[in-house]
This record gives sequence, structure tokens and C-alpha cells, in this order.
Amino acid sequence: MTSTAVGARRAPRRDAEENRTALLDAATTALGSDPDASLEAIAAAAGLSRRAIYGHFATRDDLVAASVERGALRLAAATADVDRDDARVALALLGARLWDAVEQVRVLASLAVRGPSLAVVGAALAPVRSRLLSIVTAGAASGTIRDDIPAASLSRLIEQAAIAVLVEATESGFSRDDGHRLVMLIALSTAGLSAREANELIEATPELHHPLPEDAAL
Amino acid sequence: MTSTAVGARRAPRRDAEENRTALLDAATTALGSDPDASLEAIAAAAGLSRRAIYGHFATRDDLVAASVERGALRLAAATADVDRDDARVALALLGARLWDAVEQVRVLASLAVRGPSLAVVGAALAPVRSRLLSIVTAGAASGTIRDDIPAASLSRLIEQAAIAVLVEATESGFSRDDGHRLVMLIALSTAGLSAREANELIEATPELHHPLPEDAAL
DNA sequence: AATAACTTGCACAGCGGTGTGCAAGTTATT
DNA sequence: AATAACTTGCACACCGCTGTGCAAGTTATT
Repeated sequence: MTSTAVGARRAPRRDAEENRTALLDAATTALGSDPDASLEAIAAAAGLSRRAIYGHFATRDDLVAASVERGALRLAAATADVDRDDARVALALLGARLWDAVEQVRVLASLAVRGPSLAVVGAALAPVRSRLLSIVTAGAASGTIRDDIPAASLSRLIEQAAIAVLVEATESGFSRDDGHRLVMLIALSTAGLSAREANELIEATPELHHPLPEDAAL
Repeated sequence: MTSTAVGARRAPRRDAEENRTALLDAATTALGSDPDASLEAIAAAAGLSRRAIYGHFATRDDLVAASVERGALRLAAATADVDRDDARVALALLGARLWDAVEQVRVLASLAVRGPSLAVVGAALAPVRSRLLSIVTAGAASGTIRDDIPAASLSRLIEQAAIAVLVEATESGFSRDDGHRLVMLIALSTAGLSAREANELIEATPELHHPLPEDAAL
């Protein structure tokens, strides 16, 4: 007997949590391409009925919030270890890691545009954004990153450029390696490096050749 | 007597067309910040009742289509004369002209993301996009623009970067001159120039100092 | 095998939005 | 001043979506 209290209900069933994550997965991809995806569509993609959603999430907003938070957590985890002495390398690495979390980036980007979800996304993304900002600031101070644009603005521009690359790379069917390279190139270019400099930096930095993350699970 | 045919209705009233363009203006700004803006909201912004819209546009889709088409026309007009021998100058000029048509860019960008309006926008934007693509292609051929990224992809990335700049510049309250400079810098950076090179090019090219367009009306 | 957890399907109310008809009012034009 | 153009306000039907209640079914757990 594993129950704890007197009126104790039996432990929640294992498949229930599986369904919950299936819903989150479905919501992530669905909302990633259409922030107004209906619960009907999401449930279908998860192989469940619309009615079943309400067994896991009280309201639609709860579902999207949960999806956003999980995405932000994964994103933070994927980019946790990118700090380097050379801000340019750190930036490239950060970009590369995004490529391995495209799904998450897509939802967040999609929901960050419009409506009330904006606030939720903003809060959830705060850590990642501050990491980027500090890289940019450090680079500007040490002269490795441009300083002709205010750091705050520049980091937002890099963020948007990176998102654009991810969309472009997935829709154009780039390979994993090409995707990595492209997102690094654009991040570096936006940061002020010339195309030549960006390519040389990547070439000269072994760590950037195949920037596989250490498979951090969550 | 100005009437033409027998059962001729009297000529349409002058204020009717004023209201029509007021509606298009309102739709442009409203849809620019929320692609799902209600007709109620748009009508209110135009100083009319929702019911009055149907005197000018049969359906909501008609209104957005008209708004898109007018925006694309203005955009094309604003960027019609940017071709130059130096592809980098042409690109910078193109970016600068966008700054003077922010409203139009905003609607188009906002509607280009999601839903059925995507097709309409795509068609309407075709000329501007092909202008950009040919600049990029020419620049890559003559060695003034990067060739490490396929021209088609690169031009889409520049487009997205430019949009990001416009949003950033307006939301951060940049001055007109700062806005011009910022959008030129980012376009050039994405095209492969270093921050230094971009600034020097702008410095060395008088035409880019105060790129006021010749007030093309439409 | 018994039980509770979970899913399903249906029905229903509610909400916000669109599109339409019509009568009454206002306003530019002749 | 007469007339047609235009706007308004209200009514209504319709649509897709959300959220809820409930009864019946299925499935993991003990």
C-alpha cells in the first residue's frame, strides 16, 4: 500500500502524464505555426478528444502558458553553457544551440508577437534574453562586437535575425550542419562581423565546427 | 448636367471616397499591430460605424486585401528608384526607403505571417521582393555582397532583418535620421559587410546621408 | 476481479465576431 | 428645395470557438 492519507485517491495513472506531454508537444508544434490553433486541432494532433484537454488544463490559456513555460525552460537549458571569453564565440554558440531547440523557438516567437500571451512569453524568456544581452554588452566593451548600436537594441535585433534564420532554414530544408552554420553566420554578421570574418572565426574555432549540445534532457 | 446614361445614378459623393480611404488608413494601422483587429475597431478608428464598412467593402477579406494592395503599391513606389551600380548602395537605399513607408511595411509583415492573407501579401509584394533579390544577386556576382549564403535565402533574411529594425526603431522611438541609419546598417551587415565597412560606406556616400525620397504621392 | 482514473461523446450555454435587412436620419449635390 | 448618396442603429441569423455537465465506456492499477 502506497497511499498516504485516509481519503486517499489512488495514484494518478501513468498514461495520463503521457497524454499530458503529448498535448504539450502537439500544442507546441501547432501554436508554432498558428498562435490561434484551436483546441480541437491540438487535441487531434495529440490523438485525443477536445474534451480530454480539460482533464489536464483548466483553460486554453493554461495550456498555452504551460507550453510556453516548458519551451522557455528547454531553451534556457539548451543555452545554459555558452559563456566564453570571446563574446563572438559565445554568440555563435548561442545561435547554434537555438537550432537544436527550433520547436521551442517557434512557439515562443509565434506567441510573442500578439495578444496577451506576449507577457507570459516575455517573462519566460527573460533569462535567455539577459544572457544574450550580457554577451553583447561584454563584446561591445572588449571591442569584439559592434558598439555603433545600443546593446539593448542590438540584442533584440540579433534575436529577431536568429528567429528569421531558423524559419528560413527549416522551410528551405537545410541540413543540420548548414542550419548550424547559417544561424551562426547571421548572428555574427548582425553583431558587426563581416562575412569573411564570421567564416574565419568559425573555421578557426573547433568548438564551432560541430556544436552538438550535450543532450540535456528535461 | 454631367450624367451619362439614361437610368444614370447621380455621381458618387466626394465624402464617400474620403471615408473609404479613412477606412483603409485605419485598417492599415490597426491590422499592423493586430492582424485580427475587428471591423468594429477599424471602423471606430476611422470615425465610422461598423455598418458603414459594408457600404465600401463587401467582406472583411475585401477590406484587408484592399489595404494590402494599397500598401504594396506604395511600397513599390517608394523603392522604385533605388537601383545603383554599387549593389551595396542600392541595398542601403532600399532599406532607407522602407523607413519612410513603415506603416505599409507593418501591415504587410503582420499579415504575411499567418492565415489566408499570406497569399495576397505574397502576390502584392512580388515586385519589391524581386527587386531585392536582383540587387543581392548582382552584388554577389560582383563581389560586393556575400556569396556564402544562397541569394534567395539571403534576400529573405535581409527582408526579415529590415522588418525587425523598423519595429525596433519605431518602438524605441528612434529619430528619423537614426532610423534611416539603423536600417541601412543592418541591411548591409546582413549582406556581409562589417560594422566598420557599413559605417564607412554610408559616410563616403553623400546620397546616403539624408536619403529623403522625392515624395512620390499615390 | 474490483476499483478508481481516465477518455469519449453528446448536449448545451455563452461569447465575440461577421454579414444582412430595413427604417430613419444626415449631408453633398443639382 | 428636391433628390439621391451616404451613414446610423437596431434587429437578426449564423458561425466557430470555449468551457461545462453528465452518462457510458475503456484501461491502468491494486
